[in-house]
Parts: sequence; C-alpha cells; structure tokens
Amino acid sequence: MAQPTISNSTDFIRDIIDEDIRTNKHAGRVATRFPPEPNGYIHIGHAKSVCLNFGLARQYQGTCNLRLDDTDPAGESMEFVESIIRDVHWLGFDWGEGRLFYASDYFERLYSFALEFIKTGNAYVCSLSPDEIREYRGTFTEPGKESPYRNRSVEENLSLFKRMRSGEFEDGAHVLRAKIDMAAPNIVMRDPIIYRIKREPHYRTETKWVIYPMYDFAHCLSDAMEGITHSICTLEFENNRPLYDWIVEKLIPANRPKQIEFARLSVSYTVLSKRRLIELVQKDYVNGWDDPRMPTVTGMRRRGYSPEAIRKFCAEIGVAKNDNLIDVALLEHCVRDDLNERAPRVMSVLRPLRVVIDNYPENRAEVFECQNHPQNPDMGIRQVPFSRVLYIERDDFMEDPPKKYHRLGPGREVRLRNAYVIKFESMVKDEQTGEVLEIHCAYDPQTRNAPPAGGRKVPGVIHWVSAEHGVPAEVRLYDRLFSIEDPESEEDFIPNLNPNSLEIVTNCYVEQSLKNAKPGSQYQFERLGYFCVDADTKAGKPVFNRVVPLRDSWTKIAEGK
RNA sequence: UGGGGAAUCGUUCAAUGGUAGGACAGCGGACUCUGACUCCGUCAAUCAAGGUUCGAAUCCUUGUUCCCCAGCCA
Repeated sequence: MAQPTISNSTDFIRDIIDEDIRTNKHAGRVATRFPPEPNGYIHIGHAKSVCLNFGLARQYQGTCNLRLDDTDPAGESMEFVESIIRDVHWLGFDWGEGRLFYASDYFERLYSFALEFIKTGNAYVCSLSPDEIREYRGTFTEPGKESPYRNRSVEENLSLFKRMRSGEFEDGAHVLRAKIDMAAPNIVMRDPIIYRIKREPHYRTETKWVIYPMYDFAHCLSDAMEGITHSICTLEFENNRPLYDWIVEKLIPANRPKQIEFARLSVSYTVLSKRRLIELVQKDYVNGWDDPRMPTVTGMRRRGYSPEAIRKFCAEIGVAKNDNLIDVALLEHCVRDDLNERAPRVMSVLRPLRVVIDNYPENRAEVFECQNHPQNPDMGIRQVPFSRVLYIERDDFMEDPPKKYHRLGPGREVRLRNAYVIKFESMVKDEQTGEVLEIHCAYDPQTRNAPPAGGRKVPGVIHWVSAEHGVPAEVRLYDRLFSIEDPESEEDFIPNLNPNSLEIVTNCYVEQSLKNAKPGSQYQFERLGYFCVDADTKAGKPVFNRVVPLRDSWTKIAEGK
C-alpha cells in the first residue's frame, strides 16, 4: 500500500498523483521527466517545469529523467545540451545516474515501431506535396480528404519507408503518416505525419539518418520506453493528448503514461518565446544568452539571482491551467527576500559627490568595524576606513531640498552610516554651470556610536566611501527589458524594448573590502540595492551588476510632491 | 465557424455543497545609524442570468469572454 504524501502546497497535478497512488496505479510509482529541445537556452518558464518535474520526483520519492528531445536537427546543438545540463544542475536538481536520455538514442527503436505501425496497417507512406497535404487536411469546419496514397499495400509502404531511410528521396518527397481519421474534428488526428525526410546532419547522429520522427510519435514513445508515469507538458499540447494515447495504446500499451497539461509561465515586461529570445540574441539587442537582462537561467545567474530565489518564485506562482501573466514584481520580491538574508552589506557610491570634513585632521585615518549584516551578527564584521575626504551619493545632497527630504543640504545635519554626524558648512560650485563640485562639512566627534548631544534628532543616514581608500568600479544598472507589460502579445515586439534597460556607470567608488571580490558574489550596497560581481571583473577593477534595487518608498514620496 | 481548454481581489494561487483565504502589488501606521528589513493595520474578487438546495465559487441550464489547434516545429 502506498504511503500518503504530506505536502503543504497542493495543486491539481499533485491531486491526480495522490489519487493514482491511492489506487495503486503504476504500483504507486512516480516517474517524471524534463524534456527540453536543445535548440536554445532554458529560461524562467523552463525553470517552472524543472521545479515541477524534479520537485514531484523528490516529493514522491520517484525519479525524474532529463531527456533532450532532439528529433529535429535544425538548430539543435551540443552547446545547448551543455547549457541545459549546467542550468538544471545550477537550479539545484539532479536526475541521477543513468537518467540522462536523448530522443536521438531512440531513433533505431522508433524506426522499428514505425515499421510495426506499417505492418499493422496503422501507418502509410504519403507522397503528397507539403501544399497538398495541407489542402487535404481540411479546415476547422470542413473534414479533410483522404490521401490517394492512403491505401498502399503494406509491402509498398515498407519498401518506400525503407528507401526513405536509405536516402533515396529528396526532402518532402514522402512522409510517413499514421492512419487515423481524416474527418476527425480534432485536426491533430487527421492522419498526422510521424516521419519526415530531412537531409540535414544531426548534432549527435550526424549523417546516419535522413528521416526523423515527429514530436507526436517520438515523445510519447520515449515516455513509455522510459517508464514515465506522469508526462507533464504545457496547455498547447492538450489537442495532442488523444494522439499520444492512440500511439502508445497501439505500441506499448502496458503502463501508458498519463499526459497532464498545465499553463506555461508568462512574466510581465519580458518575453519567453524561444523564437523571440533567439532573435534578441542573434540581432544583438542583448549581449548574448547570458545577458543579465535575459530571462534565461544563465542570464539570471549572471545577473545575480540565486537558485533559491528562483525556486521560491516557482513555488509561489503555483501550478494551474489558467493562462497567466505573473507580475515581475513577484520575482523581484523573491530575489530580495533571498538576498536580504544572505547578502553582506557594504557601502558604495555610484555617483560621487566630494565631501571635505574641514575639522577632521588631514593625516588622520580611522578604521571602523562595521557589521556585515545588521540582523545577523554571525556574518561578522569588516573594517572600513574613514578619512577627511569622502564621496557621498549626489542624490544625498540637495541645494534646495523639498519637504520630507532628510539628507544633506545647506544648514542640515546628517548621519554618515557607521560613522559620525556631519553638518553642512559650505559648498563649491562651478562658476559656469552652477553645478555643485564639492561640499564642506564639520563632523561631531561625539557622535561615533552615539546620538548627538542635546537630544538633537538626525533623521537622515547616508552612505559614503573614503576618497583615499575607495576602489574605482564600474556598475551596470539593469531595468526591465521591455517597456510594456505584455510584449509577447504584440505582433512586433522589438519596438517595445526598453531603451534604458542598461545603464553603465563608470566612475563609482566601492569600499575597500570589495577590491578583490570574487565574480558571482553578491552584496547589498546599503540604501541602493543588491549587486553581484560580474564575470567581466579584472583584478583590482571590479564590475558589478545590479541584481535588483532595494524597495524605495522615498522616490514615491518625492514624485508625489 | 469544428474541436480542445479556462473564467475567483489590480496580479496570482486556494477554498472539492457549509465563515471566500494566502502571496505579490497598493494604501496607512510603528520601528530604524539602510527612506531597506521587520511588525501592525487596510483596500480589494466568485464572468452573466436563471434554476436545484436550509445553504452554491462549487451542482444543473442558457449565454458571454479569453486561450490553443489547419508546421514535413516542439
């Protein structure tokens, strides 16, 4: 008797599996698979499927195969296979020993199944042209017409199909079709093509084959051969389920896998369709598959998203059959939630404004010990040098500040984070432009680790970097790739690209402790956001990606007034 | 138009004839050496109309809207 499953998150798929286990279907076994085609990099939508399929296997102590669904040589490559393997592993899943499969490894067996189909009268070689096949298929409202080749003898079919394999014909000369019903209301069932001639080398089988099985034939049989119990796919395959069942029923009827369809993921302000992602890369709208603006797993990794955050997101969005458009804010929430716990805090100034502390001794340099995480002392402390000349954020000084602004301005005081309270004294302006070049302040020596005397309230706290000790850095600020919520719904999506999706800021200063930060490591730049050391980093010259900004209630206040 | 699906707060997931709930977003407040985090509060939904029932998001009827299918892609 199978054990009941304990799970706090439930969905219709888990309900089905629970019921199958209850009735001891498949002897209570759960076997899933993740079946990407290696013709592109996997993205956040695939991650949803990865988490679902591998998560189910984990939850029900079953198995989940990784299967490369490589039945169409066009566009498939080993580069993509390797990226998929790397990305699934990085997401935190493993298929285990002997569970990495390729549909292309089944070509010979699939061919045998096709032969069997011909012999049992379930398939025939059709010699109509592609255009004719389309015409004969009929329309939504009109039934199709039977192909004149539909009743060829078994012998003729066998001979033709073998000759197809041996390379006697050009592309498109013949196809193998399942003999079902040209009048079926479901167009998928109108004698679907199951093999086509394609004289194109395959990245694994090279030139061994010139005929390739179609998805509808290869996928269900691959599932059945692997002993998959629950074949989970997206909604657009619902129409194909009768064909899936029809084929397996006739060739491998024992333990037929159950196809279950769920809604694919859509995320606002981005595109996930493979065709469009490829276009973004090929036409250089982005800098490759791992561009941090891309919704690919490799892009998100480079951006600084963690696998934990992505898994959390996939758990949060759930699984259902409704078409959806998930707010990218939920993804960002999951990323912040994860990084808030794990990212050490540091101080960095993106747009520096020079501040001179007039009453601070010229040659003095203090080193402050700063907490790496205010809520987690276990993360330790680091040393941050302080000196007479500092940089602060240009945004943190205003000559004529609005109400509610509690940073630096004429006549104002502000707390330097982890350091002293300083008071504005004067400023130096460019005579031509009026731009503020530098400001002079006085510090209050009593305020180190202490509130100012006399009960003065200093509401503002700003970050800073010692000019002498700061490390020059480049910071790349990312914004959403598209400027409209649902670019996928537009016929032409390119005009909706966000022209400001990348801003490169080159004259930043990060604190000394970041000088040799390792690529991939993540930090919170206090008051700014979460940042990740980019792979472009050179020794002593760090490059950071902004993973996601901190939530910012000030901008709302400032814009509202 | 034939077939296949789906309709619940702004978004999304739940509630499986018995108090419509959570998350994100929004708004308000508390706290704060991060305008972050955290905490508290708050706004807000059953596609429509009939019917069955003591009782309907859930069952029935009719209608409406949206998505998918006419690749030798997957």
